Amino acid sequence: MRTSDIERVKGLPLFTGVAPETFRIATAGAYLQRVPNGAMLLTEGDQVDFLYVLLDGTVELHGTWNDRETVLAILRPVSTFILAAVVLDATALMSARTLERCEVLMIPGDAIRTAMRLDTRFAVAVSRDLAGGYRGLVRNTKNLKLRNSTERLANFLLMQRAADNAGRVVRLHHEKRVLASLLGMTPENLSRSFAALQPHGVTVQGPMVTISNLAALERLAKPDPLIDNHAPRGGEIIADADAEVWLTERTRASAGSR
Amino acid sequence: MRTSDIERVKGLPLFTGVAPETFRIATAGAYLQRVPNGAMLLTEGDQVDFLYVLLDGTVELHGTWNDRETVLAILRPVSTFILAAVVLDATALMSARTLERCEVLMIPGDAIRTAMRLDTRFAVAVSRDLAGGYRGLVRNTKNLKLRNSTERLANFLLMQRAADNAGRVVRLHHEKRVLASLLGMTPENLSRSFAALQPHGVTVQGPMVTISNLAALERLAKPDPLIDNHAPRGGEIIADADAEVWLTERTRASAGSR
DNA sequence: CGCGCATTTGAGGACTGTCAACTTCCGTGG
DNA sequence: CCACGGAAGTTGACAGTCCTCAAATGCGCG
Repeated sequence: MRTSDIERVKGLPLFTGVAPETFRIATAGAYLQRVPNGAMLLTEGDQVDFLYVLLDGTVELHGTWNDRETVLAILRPVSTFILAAVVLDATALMSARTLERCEVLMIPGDAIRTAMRLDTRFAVAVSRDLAGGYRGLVRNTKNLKLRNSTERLANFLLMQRAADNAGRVVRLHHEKRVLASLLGMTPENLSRSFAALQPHGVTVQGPMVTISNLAALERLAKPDPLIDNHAPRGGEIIADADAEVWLTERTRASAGSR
Repeated sequence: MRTSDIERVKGLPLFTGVAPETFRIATAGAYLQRVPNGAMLLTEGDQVDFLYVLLDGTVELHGTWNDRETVLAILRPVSTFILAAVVLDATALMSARTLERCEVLMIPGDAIRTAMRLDTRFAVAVSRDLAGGYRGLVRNTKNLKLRNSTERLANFLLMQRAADNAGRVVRLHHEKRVLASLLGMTPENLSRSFAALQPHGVTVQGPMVTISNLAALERLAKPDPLIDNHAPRGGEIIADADAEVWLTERTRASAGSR
């Protein structure tokens, strides 16, 4: 494990302010794993033996029932997952699958639970992390129950915009089918929702979404601080410049082909 | 505050195994409040200054957006709520409203946060409580996204049955309109869902629901340990006898009036 | 260049919400 | 004790939302 990776893990909310000794205990038995695209890191129902830390790549958390499947979260570095199951030493309620090649740090659950007992500050940090996760799920539930699918998409775009770069262009980091499931709809309806947003200043070209009329989109989306978390995110920022280049090349190409 | 109330609070998962001194610190500034029916204990967006412990009555947690409202949870004694906001010293994401006359213990948030810093075991207990709440919300999200409304109702009845008494009769502790919102549907559709369950051995008479064919209902509901928490609950158990009396009196009365 | 997969588009149907009328229940006041 | 009024619950008709299936299109990779 590289020193830079250690620093990134140490920078997680989960470890801020904890004693160096605690950090050493927690990460002593940890090991870094490279995982190919499409791999199942964890299946719902499995006993959870590790806390996972995503250092590179994308991971989706999903749940299944009766031959149906739904995406519950899409994770980008640096983030931890399955902390609740680790704290309770329980079985997983969600499955975890890589959406691309990933680097994942696996910390033994025992080490986490021991560190909690030894270091109050770590236990408090775990509480804060779980409290944040809890509140994220409350927001998500309100989003699902109070808004229709187009409203959810509109707010997703606004949130992504704020998290990424606050520019005119939002890049989707994953397939649209995955996004559709995350937002609680089918891929077909995601397509139609994008079309429905067009009169509100949204245009889609592949994985790039352009918001040409922010005010109009916000008028439809009605973002709410009690549902949508517009806080700028810790993770890396997708360069706006790249997006613009991608788009202009596209436009030129399609213009030429007409 | 009665001694019996103190014992009930001490019996909460949140306080099991913590030092008596910690419990004393946490509950020192607490005060018991009687609240009339329909009172708002907390409005979303408010700063949360207290951890609430419901000792008697029923409380609903709900969220609003754009003139719509949805019930997120229905609480019965003994349970705590708004712990996540207390831990983070944040504003409430949910409003709390009494559904009947209630007794609520209010513990200052400062006391909780201080107790966490002083007693690792308490911090761990808070983590476990939050982890349990988090997992409850994950279950709820899967329920919402993977099942249609009739399936949700069927599983709700099975869960209520297991939690209450595992008898043939389930008593609804609240108005059907509240249950409808909790399950993510309109009162009208809840009515229709109950009607749809009739061929599967479910009959409704006022607040009493009779499950005459458990196997048939389970065949439709397909309960899943990774979604539905069928663990027998800590709270008081509604006597089956009462339910039966209620039903037979009803039946006799309506038979006589014909 | 062509194949395979993701995405889009269209048509039809299932599920859910809205509105209105009606019934039942329950507490109030005569 | 009974009549009344209001609210909750139910039912029906209709509309909107969302899903399913099928086919077409577009795009990336070999």
